[in-house]
Amino acid sequence: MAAGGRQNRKPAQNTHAADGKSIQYGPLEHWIGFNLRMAQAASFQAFSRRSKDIGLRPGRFATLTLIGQNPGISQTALSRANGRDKSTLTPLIADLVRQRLVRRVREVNDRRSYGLTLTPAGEKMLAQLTECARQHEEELDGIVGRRERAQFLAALKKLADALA
Amino acid sequence: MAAGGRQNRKPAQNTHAADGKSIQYGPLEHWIGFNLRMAQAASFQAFSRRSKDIGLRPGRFATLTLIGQNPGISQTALSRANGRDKSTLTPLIADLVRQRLVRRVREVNDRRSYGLTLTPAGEKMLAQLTECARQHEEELDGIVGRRERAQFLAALKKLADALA
DNA sequence: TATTGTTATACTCTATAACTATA
DNA sequence: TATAGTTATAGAGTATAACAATA
Repeated sequence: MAAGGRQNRKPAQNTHAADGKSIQYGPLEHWIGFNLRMAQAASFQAFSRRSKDIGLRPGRFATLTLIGQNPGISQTALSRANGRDKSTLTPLIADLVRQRLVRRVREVNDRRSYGLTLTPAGEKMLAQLTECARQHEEELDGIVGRRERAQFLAALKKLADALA
Repeated sequence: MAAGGRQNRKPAQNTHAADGKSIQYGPLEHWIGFNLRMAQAASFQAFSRRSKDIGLRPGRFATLTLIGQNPGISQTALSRANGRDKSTLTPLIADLVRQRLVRRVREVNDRRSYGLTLTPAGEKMLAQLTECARQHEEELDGIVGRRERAQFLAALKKLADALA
């Protein structure tokens, strides 16, 4: 992992202040928005810990999956699928290509664009990360409760969808 | 809002690729971790849109709330409550002080630390942001469904707690 | 020695705008 | 003119390490 970093500690909902009084969260405590942020950060950190030996940042995982699932996808289509500007993809893809995980091929029909595919090494890396994610998901399932899982997932999807 | 920015578009779960084929998300689609990220990003963006006229970045909101709820809190205690390093608080607090929203007072008992409190302008700003957040929460409640709300919130808290 | 807060530095992620090469 | 991708530039957010003042 690079020098700077990603090792956030736990977001501590109820740490005691230095003076011994417990911290008051006020309305934050009861808000979906705030707790969504806390849960997301905690999940991301847990996944980072789990995947840190693989040698690819967790942020690359979604990109690799999307290329794997959509072979030949263009950078613009990929950036749309991610909800990011296309310019943010240039260095990211360059990095994946440099690591020989992704191949870029000029489209014959439209020579402005590139088709992206995984190399065998990319497939292998994706498989490793996917296994990691599967284990991570099992952990999350255990926390949320397998019976509540479907409803929880549905709520998350409704939020992402409706707030578009 | 500053130049760089925060205006992410919607994370588009099912945008069509340029070539007309729909994007495949593969296993991402069914994973809590991924959907947590999407929902959090969407919620954050929606709150940003709602609060952008107030003149304080949404990231300052939690800080302001924590100071308001814990008058006299030290920077170190605040950074722990936030789950961030204390060094990240220095420029943030400096900014809030410069805007006359927060007051810093040397502790008499321990002259290494400062006690943080809101100024009247800070209280007013916090009240505006809180009202904004209340409306935002109503929107989220409407999406999640008022009956499912408690269970959803409980699941988020369990995640943040358990992954500490 | 230990802790509070600051400074210096660096890295990630993201954006906008202007550019090129194609279409 | 319009689109795909690149480059230049910028800003927010975060971290670590070394430091000064104080305990």
